[in-house]
Amino acid sequence: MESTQDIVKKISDAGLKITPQRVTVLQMLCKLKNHPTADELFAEVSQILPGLSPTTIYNTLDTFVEKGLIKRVKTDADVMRYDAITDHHHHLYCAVSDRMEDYFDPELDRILSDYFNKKQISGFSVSDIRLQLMGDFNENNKN
Amino acid sequence: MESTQDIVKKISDAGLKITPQRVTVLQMLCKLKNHPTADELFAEVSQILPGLSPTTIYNTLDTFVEKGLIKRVKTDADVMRYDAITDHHHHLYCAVSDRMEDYFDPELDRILSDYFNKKQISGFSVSDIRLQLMGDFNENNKN
DNA sequence: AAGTTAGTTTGTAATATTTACAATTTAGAA
DNA sequence: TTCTAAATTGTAAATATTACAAACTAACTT
Repeated sequence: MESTQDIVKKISDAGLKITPQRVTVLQMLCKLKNHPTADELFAEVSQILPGLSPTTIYNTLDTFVEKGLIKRVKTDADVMRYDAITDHHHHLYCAVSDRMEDYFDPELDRILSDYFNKKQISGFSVSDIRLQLMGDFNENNKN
Repeated sequence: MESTQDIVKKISDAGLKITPQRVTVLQMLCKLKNHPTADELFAEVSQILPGLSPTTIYNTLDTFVEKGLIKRVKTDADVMRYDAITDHHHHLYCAVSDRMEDYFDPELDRILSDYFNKKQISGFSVSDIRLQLMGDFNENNKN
């Protein structure tokens, strides 16, 4: 769990001013594990900060992405989603339920980076490897 | 290169009626290597079929995806893209130029499927493995 | 502590993308 | 050729996102 102080430090370290909007958005993004959309974040953060403008959500998310505090994620299904976890990880995704979860696998990461260190792709230099594992969540794993 | 007859057969085999719109859309999608958006396809196909409705593009693409003739692709940047290549492949993607290319690597596919055959993810059953290789296209590889 | 200013938020409006739906047309079977 | 289900069209609406100017505020300076 990230304390408010950690959140504040992150934003500050990125060279951004500390505002209630930014702190709350980042905190919410860390708390919600379901890769929320801008709209979902707007709904959640609005409860804490009434009068929040949707534009602020978009601005804030864009700024955070730019500074590397969060990541954009897209599925094949719908709108943009956001992810506060910037540690290297992959995604499990079920197209039927449109549900997405994080997947960490250092062993796999090692295999992949070894592989692409050996194998050069002509005309392209790889900086990041992202997997999307398509499939089904078994019914007994609803968060 | 896919002949018109191949295209027609594909559509027909999917249990769909043959229409100029469908044939032209699928043909264009096979021809364009840049994972076009619905909008780009509308522009291209309109030149061949004036009077085409944007709605038809969306309908047609949805139907094709449903029947497995094409795939949806999303990058972290913008709108939905479409891909006529349904053979198993991955994507090279540069966020700066928003350029995307296909990447085929059977050796890698073997490694990955071996890996996930051994390693079970609890609560999730994998049906497809998609990689997005982020990075930069070297300047001398513009199609 | 108050003043200053660049950076941030807000609200409105515009744009872009996608979907809904009813009317018209057409492919392909009978 | 006729018929019917399926496909296409066009309009309009819903949704997602961006532009932009005005108002506000964090945090630096004095």
